Amino acid sequence: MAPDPTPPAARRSTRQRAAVLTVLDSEEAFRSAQEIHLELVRRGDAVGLSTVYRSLASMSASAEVDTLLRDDGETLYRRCRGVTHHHHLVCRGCGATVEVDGPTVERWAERVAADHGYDEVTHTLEVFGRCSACRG
Amino acid sequence: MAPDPTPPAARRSTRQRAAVLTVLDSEEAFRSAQEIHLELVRRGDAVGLSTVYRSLASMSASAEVDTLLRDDGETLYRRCRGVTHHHHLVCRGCGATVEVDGPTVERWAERVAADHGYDEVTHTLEVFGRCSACRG
DNA sequence: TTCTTATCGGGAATGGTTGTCAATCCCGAT
DNA sequence: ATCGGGATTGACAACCATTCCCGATAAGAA
Ligand SMILES: [Zn+2]
Ligand SMILES: [Zn+2]
Ligand SMILES: [Zn+2]
Ligand SMILES: [Zn+2]
Repeated sequence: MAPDPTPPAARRSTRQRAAVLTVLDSEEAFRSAQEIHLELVRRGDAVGLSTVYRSLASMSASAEVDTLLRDDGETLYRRCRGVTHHHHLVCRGCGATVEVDGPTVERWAERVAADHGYDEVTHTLEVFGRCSACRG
Repeated sequence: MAPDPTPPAARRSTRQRAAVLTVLDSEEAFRSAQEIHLELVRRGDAVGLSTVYRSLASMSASAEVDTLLRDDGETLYRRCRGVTHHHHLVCRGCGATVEVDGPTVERWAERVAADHGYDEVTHTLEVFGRCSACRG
């Protein structure tokens, strides 16, 4: 077997990516790319908006961050603690998020898909509400 | 008690709204506003794009049509047969949609929210896959 | 250090969606 | 039948999140 012709696509570690990660780690709620970019500027550790988008996309692809589509279609990002598959209970007011899992739902989705002859199954499940703090 | 000062917000019936409904009724899959607008033009029963958006928004508000957010954030619309709350099994290839319901999930969402002190609970749940036709 | 090239950044481009507002049309009242 | 006012329409501009572009920069191997 010939040696791999393509050298391991070295993923360089940059100040920018680290800065984005730092903001994510200090954030409890789901945030938009624009909000994260603004926070970086506020901290005096500015990163180009394009780079913020690129970083988040890459982290999302490698499952380092979770994404969530808001009603208006804007994408929100969050660095979750749990490493396994889970879902979210999100406050519409402040964005406070609780990680939850529903083992029953996972199986349900698989079975429903199989029953109708669908494969390559994925699913989205999010719960929205108003947290006790926002109820005042 | 004085008579109602605001006359019943009469919802007028127009050719445009009817045309949009006709397209929706002849469509099996979830479609975007742009696709629906294009189909209207193709049928020679053109309706302004703004009006298409307005009609769909109003029908969505009155639960006459279901909406679905695609990964890229574009909103899709479908006129479902079932009148009660349900979810969707959608083919990523052709958009073929099956209406399904998961009574267990409904209760699970409510309980999870309550357990964490959230109220005014809503949830989104969609299953995506590849239908047998698209597997061909 | 030097070289290769992944990465960055800022500005332009994209594209779905909403806002604007004069012209038009529904529909109940006359 | 006709009138009048308010809902509705539609062409176009504005909006805004996201992506594209490409010359400049800097990480990392040699
Ligand atoms: Zn998560
Ligand atoms: Zn809250
Ligand atoms: Zn439906
Ligand atoms: Zn299909």
